[in-house]
Amino acid sequence: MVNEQVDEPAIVPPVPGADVDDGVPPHRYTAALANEIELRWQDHWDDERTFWSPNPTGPLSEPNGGRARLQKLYVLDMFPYPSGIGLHVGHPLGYIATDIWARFKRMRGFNVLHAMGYDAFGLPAEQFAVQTGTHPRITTESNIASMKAQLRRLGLGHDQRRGISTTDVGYYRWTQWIFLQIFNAWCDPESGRARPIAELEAQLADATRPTSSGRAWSALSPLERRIELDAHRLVYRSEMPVNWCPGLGTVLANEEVTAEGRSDRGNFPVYQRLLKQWVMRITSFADRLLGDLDELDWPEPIKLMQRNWIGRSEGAEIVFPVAARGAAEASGADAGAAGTGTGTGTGSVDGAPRAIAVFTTRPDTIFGATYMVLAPEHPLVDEITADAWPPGTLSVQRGGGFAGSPVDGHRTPRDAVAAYRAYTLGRSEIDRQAESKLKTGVFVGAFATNPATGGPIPVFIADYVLMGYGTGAIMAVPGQDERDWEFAEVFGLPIVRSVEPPTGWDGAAFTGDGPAVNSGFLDGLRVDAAKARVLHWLEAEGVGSRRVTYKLRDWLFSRQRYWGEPFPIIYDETALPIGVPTSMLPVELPAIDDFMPKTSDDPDALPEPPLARATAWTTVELDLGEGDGVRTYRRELNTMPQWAGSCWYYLRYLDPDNADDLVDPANEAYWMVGATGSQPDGSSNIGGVDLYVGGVEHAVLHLLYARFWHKILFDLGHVSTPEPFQRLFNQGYIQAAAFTDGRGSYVDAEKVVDQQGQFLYDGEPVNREFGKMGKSLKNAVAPDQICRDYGADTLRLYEMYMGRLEQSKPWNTRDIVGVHRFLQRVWRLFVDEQTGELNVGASGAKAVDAATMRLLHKTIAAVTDDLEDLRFNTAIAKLIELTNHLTPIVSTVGQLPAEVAEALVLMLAPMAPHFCEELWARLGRSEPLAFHAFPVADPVLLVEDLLEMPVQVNGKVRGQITVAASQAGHEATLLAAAHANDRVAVHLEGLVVRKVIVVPGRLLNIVGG
RNA sequence: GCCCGAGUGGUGGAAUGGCAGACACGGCGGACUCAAAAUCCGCUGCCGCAAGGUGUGUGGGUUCGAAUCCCACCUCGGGCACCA
Repeated sequence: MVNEQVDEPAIVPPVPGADVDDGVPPHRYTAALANEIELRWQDHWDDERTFWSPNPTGPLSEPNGGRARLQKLYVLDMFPYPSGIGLHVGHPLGYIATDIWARFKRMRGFNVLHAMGYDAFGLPAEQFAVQTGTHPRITTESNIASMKAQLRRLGLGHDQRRGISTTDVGYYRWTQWIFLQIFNAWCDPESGRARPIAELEAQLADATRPTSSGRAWSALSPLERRIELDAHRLVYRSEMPVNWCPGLGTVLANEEVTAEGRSDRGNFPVYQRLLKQWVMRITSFADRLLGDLDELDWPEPIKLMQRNWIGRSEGAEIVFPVAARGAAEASGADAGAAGTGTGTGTGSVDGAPRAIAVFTTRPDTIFGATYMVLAPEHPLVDEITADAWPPGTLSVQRGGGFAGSPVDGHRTPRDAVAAYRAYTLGRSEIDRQAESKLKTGVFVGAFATNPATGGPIPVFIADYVLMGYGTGAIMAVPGQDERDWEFAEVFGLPIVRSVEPPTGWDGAAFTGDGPAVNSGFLDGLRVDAAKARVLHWLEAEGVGSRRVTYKLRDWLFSRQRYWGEPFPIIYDETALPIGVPTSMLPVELPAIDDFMPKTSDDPDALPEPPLARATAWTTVELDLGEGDGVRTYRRELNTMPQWAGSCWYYLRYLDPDNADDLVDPANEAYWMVGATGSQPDGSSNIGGVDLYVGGVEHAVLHLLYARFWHKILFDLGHVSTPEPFQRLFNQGYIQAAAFTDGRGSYVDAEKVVDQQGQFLYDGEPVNREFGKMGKSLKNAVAPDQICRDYGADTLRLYEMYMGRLEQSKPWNTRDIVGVHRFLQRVWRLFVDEQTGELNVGASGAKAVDAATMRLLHKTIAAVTDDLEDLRFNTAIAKLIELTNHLTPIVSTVGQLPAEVAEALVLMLAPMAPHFCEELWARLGRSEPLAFHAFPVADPVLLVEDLLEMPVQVNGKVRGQITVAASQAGHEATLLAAAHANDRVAVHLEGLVVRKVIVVPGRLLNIVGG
């Protein structure tokens, strides 16, 4: 059903008199007439280039500047994946809203940029191609074509010149260019800003910055210099534990893995594997990505989700000395079992004392740290793991506690560590989560020294400590940490409370505030004071310092898929990466026959980039122009993730054909810089897109990545605002009833009939539920079908009338007739249904009664406010009220007054543009409706002469009084009127009035007893 | 488990401290019609013949006055989930 999206509705030309037989007046606003009007105006808008918004400069500018002399407004939608299934009515909800707002703002005198592109690279497009066995470029292009047709049918006023697709070579050339900017940049720790890597090289060369080895730059070989620079780049290769998804044949970013440990796309299991992958250094920008959220006009829940994802924690890094291998045995002779041991835990056999740095947010609890835990893959583990168990080590500490391990543990710590590492790596994320309640780990046979107590504490490895966070090691304080408490119980480790729990506390770990105990010089201090004191002490002792840590990890950027942007990276014989010179861009994606990803059920399968099969492409002869002449290079075979193209498309809309630049600086500045008065309160803002509308599902993925790229471009001087999206609005979902049969499978919702509340499918009862509209629930409704049955204007109105834009609400085809009838009533006000003649009086010919004029201007004021704030549902309701007021007047007077008619058309135009263009033309107006000024309310007419006010007695409404507006706040007058009202007087009888509350114009409340 | 968001007639929803239910769907009644449809007019939270009472998930509180603010709880939706 939803695959029929390319079907154009049948156009039935209006033949006067043709409908007489079935009783429909020939000039009624029917679906057929709506379709005829809509297709005609859509052609007209294209022919007239109505929605081409001029740039200040370049090919999209106009000779005299045109509307580019006006104040700009940049309205943006989250662009769609051209998925191939076609649109359902839920998709265009946000597009209709932005179109209405853009049209409204055009009428308010702005030069509005509104365009629509396609996010066509990535897994969804590729998987559709895989399913159909067709090359992704072919399916992508045909999907875009049909989606464009579907959207055009809705009358969206986009500037068609600017609608890029991320798969256009002319577009991804610049995606690659941005990649190179990132590759050729580093983050200067002093300023926290991205700088060209050449600046780092200069600093290293003149020794204003030391090299990582401390050796002089001049003493380094060319190869060593490249390695040094590569280690600082904002995009770099790293051997790290990554999310490997054999079912998709690719690695994934943390953001693309669900809480259940499955792929966001396709729901395949994800495994942790140590692989060399490309990573973007987003963590260097964590603080700015967090801090700048405060400047943005975004929904608070979205800001909160980004804050949580970035996960800033303030605390301390503390160094615990630890014995290297050998020393444990030396002191272990009298050590006893781990946890009660008396080993010194210091010193080392090879003469170099080891130290384990931990990160903690609770340095105040250090006296309660009774053991340490390292992540299993922590690099120090091998160095400190003992050869033999200290006497008295419990079997559970020897590794007797995890699956597949001998009950009484392993013979040596090395065996136990090896077995435990194998165990943790062998499990998928799903297994890990399922078992997360059970603490596992092994003792490494070594002891560290608690710098506060000076006592030895045993060192464990356990998978509840993550290598990727903090330092990959913790001091365990079971008394104040629930996880540490659980672990201590399993492993028989001592628990020392260092914060006094409240009296009557019967819980385990106490994480709240309280006085320090068993903590030496901290005793008696509350948590905050104890933290301050211990930090001071740690810094004085040189064993710790303040530290801020983030949950955010660097962004895994490479994918082993075909349908993505190739990296503009080549390798020479050193196997170190070299950026392709920007003059040699684009690096085109080679056409290959077998683009299928190598997928597998086997978690041990290795990623195989499909581009490796493009054998003619994988090596290339190039002269990089650096004096080396033509040489042979190997190409990078990974492609970029889905998110790359969507990180900057809003910039390309600004200057889509620019071959010399990402975007012309003048055009960029015009559209992006925050204009004075652009905020609702009239102030200026930090700039960026003025309104960005999209679903909440991109809260941390797209929106975080795009902000990250934008900040790099800002630092490097390519854009002029620190943030891309000034104002964000999340539209709700359209939900729809879905029906399940007796076996629990979904049935086609379209074929379900409602018989007195009983839902039947094929005569069998089915259960109703509500969910997101889509193919899987078999409840999708195609916009084409609604356009055919009612017209696009009716669909637009209905989607906006359903409720608030930000709320999710259920689709109900039955309700559409309401707004359709509204349009019919408006049409009938203007056009005689029998003759087709215009029914509007000449301007000024008919006097408009005072009540109508007041209602008209109240409506103008209210609709203006509603449209401004995206409250389209109530704006439409007010236009319906105005129409309902006019209907009986017109049927008695016979004609609609011209000034009312024009105002009504103009107010409705943003919502029902084709309908209003048609009426506007029939009113004899030839100037374009799209740029006609929106009506302005006359303040004089907003003031009522007489006011109806409710009268309350003891808070209950007892009657209504009518008073002159000038008297609306005058207590004595109001009271007199209240007493004169019979219904109120009854309740005032015998009442001793204690208090009178007057809300001028709103209410009178008489309180007494 | 923690953090957000939302609970209002038969239905979608309005009202963000001041007349609860705007507007629409559905329902009921009337006009027009031979009739039906369409259209137009009226009624429609619940209880009650009425006067009146009652009512915004539940229970409490603040206030002259609470759907709206505060506290506790319940239900649904979303996010995060061993992040030290």
